[in-house]
Amino acid sequence: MSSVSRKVTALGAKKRDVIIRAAEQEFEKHGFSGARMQRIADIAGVPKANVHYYFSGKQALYDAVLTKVVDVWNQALSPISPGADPEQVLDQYVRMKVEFTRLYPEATRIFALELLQGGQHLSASIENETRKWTRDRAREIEGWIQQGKILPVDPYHLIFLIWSSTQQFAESETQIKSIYRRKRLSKKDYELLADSLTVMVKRICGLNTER
Amino acid sequence: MSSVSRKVTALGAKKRDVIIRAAEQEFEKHGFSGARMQRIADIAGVPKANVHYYFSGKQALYDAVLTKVVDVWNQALSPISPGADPEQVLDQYVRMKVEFTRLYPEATRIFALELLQGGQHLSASIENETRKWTRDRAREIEGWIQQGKILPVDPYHLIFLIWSSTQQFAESETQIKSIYRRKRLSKKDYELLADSLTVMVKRICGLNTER
DNA sequence: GTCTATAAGACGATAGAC
DNA sequence: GTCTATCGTCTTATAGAC
Repeated sequence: MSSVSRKVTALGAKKRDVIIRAAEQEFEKHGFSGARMQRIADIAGVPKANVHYYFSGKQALYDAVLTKVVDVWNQALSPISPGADPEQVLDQYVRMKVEFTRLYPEATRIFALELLQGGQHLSASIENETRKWTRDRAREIEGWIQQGKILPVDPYHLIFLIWSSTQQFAESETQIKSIYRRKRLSKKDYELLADSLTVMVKRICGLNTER
Repeated sequence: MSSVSRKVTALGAKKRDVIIRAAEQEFEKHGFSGARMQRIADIAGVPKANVHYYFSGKQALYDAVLTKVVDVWNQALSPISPGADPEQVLDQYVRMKVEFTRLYPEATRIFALELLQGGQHLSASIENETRKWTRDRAREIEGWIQQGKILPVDPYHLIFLIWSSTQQFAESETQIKSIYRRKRLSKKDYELLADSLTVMVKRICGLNTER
């Protein structure tokens, strides 16, 4: 490959990314059917035909967005260290999950939107990965229970509770801002949520180290 | 009003309801923009022009669906008895909320879909009701804490946790069925979830009556 | 690679006969 | 009240000049 074609490819990749970021905003607000290629082009600052040059169509663009969302998610998830004691693992996981929803609210909402509508666009491999990850976590929790390290609890229900409660600020952001009578949620709000959720999860597991 | 016009009105109301039920299915699967008037008419088993006879347009139909969803929700919510002790109130609320998502998964998902996209179609009155209801619950919880009836916990974070965890089976039904490798979730699954969540919420509040 | 101009079709809505 | 046929608009996608 010549240096020229590499340069062109790099520029192309950069433009692709600009378009994907624009598409994220559009799909998040309007869903797949409601999203408009023209608006995505406007947000990205390119002519509409240009979007079709980089992506074969609306569906291909949406697939690219979902793929990126899952990639970001897997990257953020990987540092979780298995084998550590329950308190550390749960604490780390809850805080990481809350931080993820703060940093990537669009990704969180696009994924939630997709699940809510039945996950028709999710690939089988993503589905299998999720199932495997969940099974492994459930077994780890089951192990803790049998070793008497935490109180008995249905592992899956605990995982579901942690998932949903940590995502709430992203999924219902508008409602929560309305309840708090706020224009936006601050980093401090997310930190307080992470603190609260950590305490609550520890109490559920009987890991209460508080006075 | 003549008996004839009353009969006609009753028939009209029945047909309106058939159309609304069809619209619920369609809006749930595809969101507002993705929903098709033709598909709604097909599901309802009436010609498309008939839908426009009963509802002035797509937006009016969606409004009718949202209004019905909120009505059903308010009806289910009303029996909650204030003044009772924390354990009773929390137990009753968690179980009622899980049962609601089991009986009305479409309503739960339409509302979640609406919130996820910023609640653009929700009326100000619904928003105000929600804020008032949440504030009242938060004060009740605050009271329990000050009376030493439950452990200290951020009332709003506790409410959000209960909301999200009880809705999970409806919001991520596809994902959860995939994890469980099931075709459908049974009544028993929901009962087990309600039992688990009740225990977990009690532990959070230090109301643990287990051995 | 970029962009304008337009084709091809889908969609919400309605006119008007019954 | 019901239904068919159709209008006008909006949207994706592409052809073809630069």
